[in-house]
Amino acid sequence: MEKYRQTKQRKLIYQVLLADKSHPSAEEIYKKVKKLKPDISYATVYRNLKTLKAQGKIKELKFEGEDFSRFDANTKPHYHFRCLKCGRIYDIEVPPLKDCEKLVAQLSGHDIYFHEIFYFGICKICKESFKKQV
Amino acid sequence: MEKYRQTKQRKLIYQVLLADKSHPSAEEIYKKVKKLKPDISYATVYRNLKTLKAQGKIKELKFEGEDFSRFDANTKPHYHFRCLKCGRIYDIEVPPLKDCEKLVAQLSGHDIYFHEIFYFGICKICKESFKKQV
DNA sequence: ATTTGTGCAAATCCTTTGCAGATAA
DNA sequence: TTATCTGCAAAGGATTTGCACAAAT
Repeated sequence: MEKYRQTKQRKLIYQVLLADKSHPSAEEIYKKVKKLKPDISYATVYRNLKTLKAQGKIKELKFEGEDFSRFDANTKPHYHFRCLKCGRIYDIEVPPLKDCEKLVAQLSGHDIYFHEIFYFGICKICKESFKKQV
Repeated sequence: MEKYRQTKQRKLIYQVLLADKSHPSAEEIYKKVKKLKPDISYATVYRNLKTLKAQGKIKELKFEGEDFSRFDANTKPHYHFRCLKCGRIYDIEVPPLKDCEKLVAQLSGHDIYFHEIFYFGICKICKESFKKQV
């Protein structure tokens, strides 16, 4: 009857993801968890990422040009920024644009439930490292 | 010296994509082109989609929950809507929110070059078919 | 003539699945 | 006790690549 169990593997995967704000891939998560529990398998990581997602505890992100998913344990509504140079993904915490949903609903005729925004550009760190090198 | 050639296959793929506003996958494009040129291969479709993208003639889109890419020959800046019921992708033509880039740049410290928005909800068609069925 | 593109089949990458044993509740 | 979860290895689906030949410039 109880749908989800608290296994060591699931807890570890979730904790790793809570601590890692870099939007890691399944492979990166696997490698981190493997240091803490060396007998864990990829299958378990993938299955638990699905389970955690079904529980609403994490989100899955796909970026164009990458053929894998990234995961995010930040459940507060937020946007994302991706650096075109280094590929890092950053959370963007700005007040969500709820009004633009109304406009889009009116213009398109669809019912809008939520939206996502991805910003692209050059990140802080890459700007800094460019300055230093000049 | 001349980088890109005008092959029959490339032209067909591009024309199919120009005519199909549904954001088709590589497979869907392959099937449509195959009707016009039955000896085309998947490899050619994938290679040309990459080439057309490199030329800036088409865009690639990834949606969470789908393990394949979709393609779009609409080069005007626009957003996207995805129906949570039927999965259809619609173009959303609204004035781009350039001001929000400035705000995000200020708050985050990154340089913003462009952004994308994905809206999610229930589309016109699904709303209609729900009404009819009641 | 020479470079770029093609079809085919095999390979690759990420992710999922079947199964038998292990573990949480 | 029994439903859920695990590790392993094999399978799966989307995309890429090596190769020899074909086509574009």
